[in-house]
Amino acid sequence: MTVTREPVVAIKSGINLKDTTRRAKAQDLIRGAILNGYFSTGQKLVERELCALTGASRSILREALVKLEASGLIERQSYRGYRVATLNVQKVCEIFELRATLETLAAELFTERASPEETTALNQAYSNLEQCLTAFDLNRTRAAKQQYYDVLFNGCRNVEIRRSLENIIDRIYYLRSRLMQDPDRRMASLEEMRRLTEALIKRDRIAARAASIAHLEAARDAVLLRMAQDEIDSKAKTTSTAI
Amino acid sequence: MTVTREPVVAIKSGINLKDTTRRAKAQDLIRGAILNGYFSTGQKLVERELCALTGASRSILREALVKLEASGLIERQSYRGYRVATLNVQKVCEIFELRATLETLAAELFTERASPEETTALNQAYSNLEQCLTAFDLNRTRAAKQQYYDVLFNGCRNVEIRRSLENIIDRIYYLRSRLMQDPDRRMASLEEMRRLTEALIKRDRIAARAASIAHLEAARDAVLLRMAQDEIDSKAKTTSTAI
DNA sequence: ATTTGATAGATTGTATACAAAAAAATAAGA
DNA sequence: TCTTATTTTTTTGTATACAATCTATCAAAT
Repeated sequence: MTVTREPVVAIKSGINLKDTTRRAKAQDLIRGAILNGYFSTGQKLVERELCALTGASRSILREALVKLEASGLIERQSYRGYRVATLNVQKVCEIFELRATLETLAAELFTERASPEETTALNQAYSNLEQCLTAFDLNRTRAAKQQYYDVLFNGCRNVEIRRSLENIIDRIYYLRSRLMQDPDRRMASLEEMRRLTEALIKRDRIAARAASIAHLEAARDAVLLRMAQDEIDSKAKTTSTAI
Repeated sequence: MTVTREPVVAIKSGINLKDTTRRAKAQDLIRGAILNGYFSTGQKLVERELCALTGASRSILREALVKLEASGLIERQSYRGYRVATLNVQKVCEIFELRATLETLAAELFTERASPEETTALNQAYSNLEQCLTAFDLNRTRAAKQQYYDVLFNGCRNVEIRRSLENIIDRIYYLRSRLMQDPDRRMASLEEMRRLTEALIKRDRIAARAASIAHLEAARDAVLLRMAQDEIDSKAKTTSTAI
């Protein structure tokens, strides 16, 4: 009679460390399923199916969906349920405009507020990232990048900036994971981050600002290029303009 | 004789469907109760009591709470429920730092992207705001301010900026409602916004940036001053350092 | 053939019941 | 009286049942 509910989709993305409730787990599972492409963009998310997938009951699941909606990863319509948010060129530009502003602000503040320990930690985080990237270890790269940004956002002494970014960060990850497939872009990205790190450690606000903006504009352009290519590739069969 | 039914199609495919669910109402009620001081900062929010207050069931209520948590107005601890978030000096500074960045970005973009109609709409919105303020009509003032910012954020052609601000806007309102009690601050604020509006209409990006930053720094300082006064006033009885 | 309307099925919105954890109250011991 | 262990109550976390709304299907009418 007792039926054990076990998640079908096994995807880990460690952000919720303290919250061990099923809601947090369901949220992470759905989030991961979207990010790694198990759900395609624009796809309808039926609650009952998500229940089966995550092992959670509907009440729990719905709370998780509300949270995901707040991060913009999914969109809701009254009595019509949720869909995975779609990303067109316009939206990508907007997201990068916002991201560039927030990350650049964080970088500038870091040069003025970070402790000496934090600058060395940043340097170590960069070295680690460099190793992961040159070793082609994409899984560890993701963790390393996370760690780098952790140091950065702690050093800027403003929790709200990170909070704000967290509400778009899922969509950024989504874009980034597709980008990191490209070796050329990986190496270019690394070089950009090297310049940023250098400026941050030297506490050169102007240079840090410039490096941050340059990095994010390059990333944006790479995403847009990739989107254009994807569209050309898929044009033979479908006419979808959004990823 | 084909009959055009384009309007119907346009309405049906439109995205803007007003959310009239009980969840949205409960969310608004609780939000309002916090903003107007019915719940004090740091106060524990017991779900059953909120159910009685809003008339919603617990499942609905909890979904509303998840949404409010995303905006930072309330905070959650596992198995310990929600509390109204507290605001100390540090937090206020962080919020204003973020708000200044986002609003200033919006203002700068407005000067480059807004349509002629939008600049005139902004002018009208300002005039309206001026009337409300000089007439001491605080309720209408709030709506007028909302309208002003609606025009601004539409004109900057970046939905994500507004989305991001919405996640801290409740706490901004909370601060603002306390500030607007002070007639001096009201008038100073109006003058700052006049300068901003002027710069926006002239599409002077530099001036708009300066006006936006000046406005927000003044607002921040007024909040901090008010907090310091409140603390002195309440020091006779308690030793709380947060509002 | 297209449109209209009604019906049935599926899906979301809502309410309630049960389980697990935390907080409060009580009892026992020094 | 104070501290601590135990129990009781309260509160949150979770599961499920019911109601309102939407969607798909199909028959009838123009």
